[in-house]
Amino acid sequence: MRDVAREAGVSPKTVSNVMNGYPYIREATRVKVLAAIDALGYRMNFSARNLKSGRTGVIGLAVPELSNPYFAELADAAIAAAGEHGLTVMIETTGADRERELTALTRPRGHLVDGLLYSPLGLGPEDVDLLRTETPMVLLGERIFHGPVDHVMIDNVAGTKAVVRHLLDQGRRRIAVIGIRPREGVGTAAIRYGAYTETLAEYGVEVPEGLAVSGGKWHRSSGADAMAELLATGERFDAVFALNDTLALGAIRALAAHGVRIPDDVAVAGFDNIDEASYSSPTLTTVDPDRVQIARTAVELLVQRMAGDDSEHHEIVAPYELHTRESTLGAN
Amino acid sequence: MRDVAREAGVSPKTVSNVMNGYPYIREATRVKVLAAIDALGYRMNFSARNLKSGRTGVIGLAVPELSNPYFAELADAAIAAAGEHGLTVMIETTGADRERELTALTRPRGHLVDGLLYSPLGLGPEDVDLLRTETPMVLLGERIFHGPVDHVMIDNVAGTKAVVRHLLDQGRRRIAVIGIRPREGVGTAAIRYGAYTETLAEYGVEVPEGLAVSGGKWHRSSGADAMAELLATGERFDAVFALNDTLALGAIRALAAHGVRIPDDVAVAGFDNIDEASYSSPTLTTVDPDRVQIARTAVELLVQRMAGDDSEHHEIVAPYELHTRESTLGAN
DNA sequence: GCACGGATTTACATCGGTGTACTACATCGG
DNA sequence: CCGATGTAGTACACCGATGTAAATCCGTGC
Repeated sequence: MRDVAREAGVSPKTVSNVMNGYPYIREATRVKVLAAIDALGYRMNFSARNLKSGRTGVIGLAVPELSNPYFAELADAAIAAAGEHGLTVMIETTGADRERELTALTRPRGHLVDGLLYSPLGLGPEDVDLLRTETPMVLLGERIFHGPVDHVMIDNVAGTKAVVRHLLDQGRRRIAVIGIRPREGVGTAAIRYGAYTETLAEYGVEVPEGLAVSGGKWHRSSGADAMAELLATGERFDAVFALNDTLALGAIRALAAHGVRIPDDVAVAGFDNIDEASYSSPTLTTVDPDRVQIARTAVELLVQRMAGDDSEHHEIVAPYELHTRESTLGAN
Repeated sequence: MRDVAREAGVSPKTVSNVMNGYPYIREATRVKVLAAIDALGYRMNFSARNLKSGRTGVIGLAVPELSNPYFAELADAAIAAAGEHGLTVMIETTGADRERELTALTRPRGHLVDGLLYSPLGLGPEDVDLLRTETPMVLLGERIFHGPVDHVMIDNVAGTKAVVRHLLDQGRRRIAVIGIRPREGVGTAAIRYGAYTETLAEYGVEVPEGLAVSGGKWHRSSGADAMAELLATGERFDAVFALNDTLALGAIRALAAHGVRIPDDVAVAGFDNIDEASYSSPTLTTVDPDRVQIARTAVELLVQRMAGDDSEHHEIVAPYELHTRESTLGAN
């Protein structure tokens, strides 16, 4: 910057002012400075600016893994939303590992990020105190608990109810669930499973025994494994509600391999509406939590916090939409 | 850090030395310092360190978009590989847009990254000079050209030939291609299409007319559209080679919707071996370019360059593997 | 011709670490 | 007992930008 200043015949501070859009600069000066910047190919050193200003222009996004299309699509949306505010996103993958989630939380990249979009899977109410970080943060995903922190939530309960009602309305009564986490009382799995049982109750349908299967890491493979396991038990069922789309797609695979017809014998529904759900065979009925909206809202909240907003913490529930497709409706 | 130093009764530089693992430190001193760090909850300010040292410990990864599972899985692999070297990855999405690819290249985040893993789609030989950046860089993907830069390449030619040979060996002769970019002489599409025609020639098969369809952004939707278009022409074909997996999956969808049986009537093959290819119906025959290996190799090259290695530029071709599945083989 | 207020520009200290150079003490071989 | 060598720790300048406050311009009004 010194060099640019010399080249333009002004002080370094003036160069700084030009770069930051400070208003009181004579047009002639601005042009001189810009010319010098161009001539020397000067690029500002962000580390130096950050050191002085305390801001980096980078926000973190902590998600389990990008291999999961839901998070990949969410990341794309977050990057776009952040870009609208001139922010860059630094993605941190936690592998859904509790340790690494805590690390991401307590050591936010050594002041390298101004704020954090945080999508934890393994945290529970016992960790609520850890969320009182000094770096602004917005939680994405489920309502784990009422914390001292902003929260943009998927409407898990309403979304789940909508999809389960849809299955019931199709006449299905023995609806299997895959992807539960038996020993967890909080988290996505527990919330969606809870909403499922509630919906059955609304319809006066008993929760069928032996039709809830756990599903590991919510990958396609765990969905296929869970379904194979369920088929092996010999239990009857006429529908499957998979707690997310990748599980559902794995389950569809296993059902097809077993000669089960979808939806004639068994209807399948998922949750997330990943792009793939519109192109699988059969296409997948699922709940769309509107990633774009979630990302945009979350970034806006975060920007406010980073600007020093100190108001009461928000809990925003994003809208959802049920997409009914072949896997529950039959071919066209 | 000053505070920590005071708390521990040592100089700031000693604290710095402890944090950086400088060897000549008495155990007692180290313990004192660590205790002080812990007591004060001190976190180092990376910006300050970076300013002085010129290194950030962050490498950039520029890819078109994470919604494309290939790049999402590549990003996961890159993050893991970088982690092994104590590096963090900052992902930049370019949307396969030439302008944004150039921006990512010429303004590498204002010194915020020490190096760049760069996976361009829209660049050609005319841009070769731009690759002479001062920040170390490793190119991922195709051999666009012999540039002044390290390069980890997918073995597009051999991979394509393997999959096309496989189709030919199954007795297919009228093999359609979707995803070409008619006016591009370089880039993935051109390379794979070229290898396709070469393979046909090897088998003495003429390149069929009217069976090569362009495919927009290589999304599922463009694959479905391209296939619908092809079906509408009424041309006969007994196989489809999609230039990547998402195109193939979209095409499968369109074929199924049209009542075409796979692979009985038409065999389908793709390229990338995304996770989804093992779980689609039917499962998809495809070429696996081994993302993990590519990411690991690329990061290692980059680390060497960042360490100041000045040797001749490497061009490494990653191994590939053909996975034959139901879409070309028939149900088990 | 001069005081005055807004427009422009600048000097200087400072953000928080680290490289360099230097001091101090202990150990060791001759 | 001395200089050489190795281990521990420190002082200080400096990386490159920006906040602050002060200086310099310049057109007005009287």
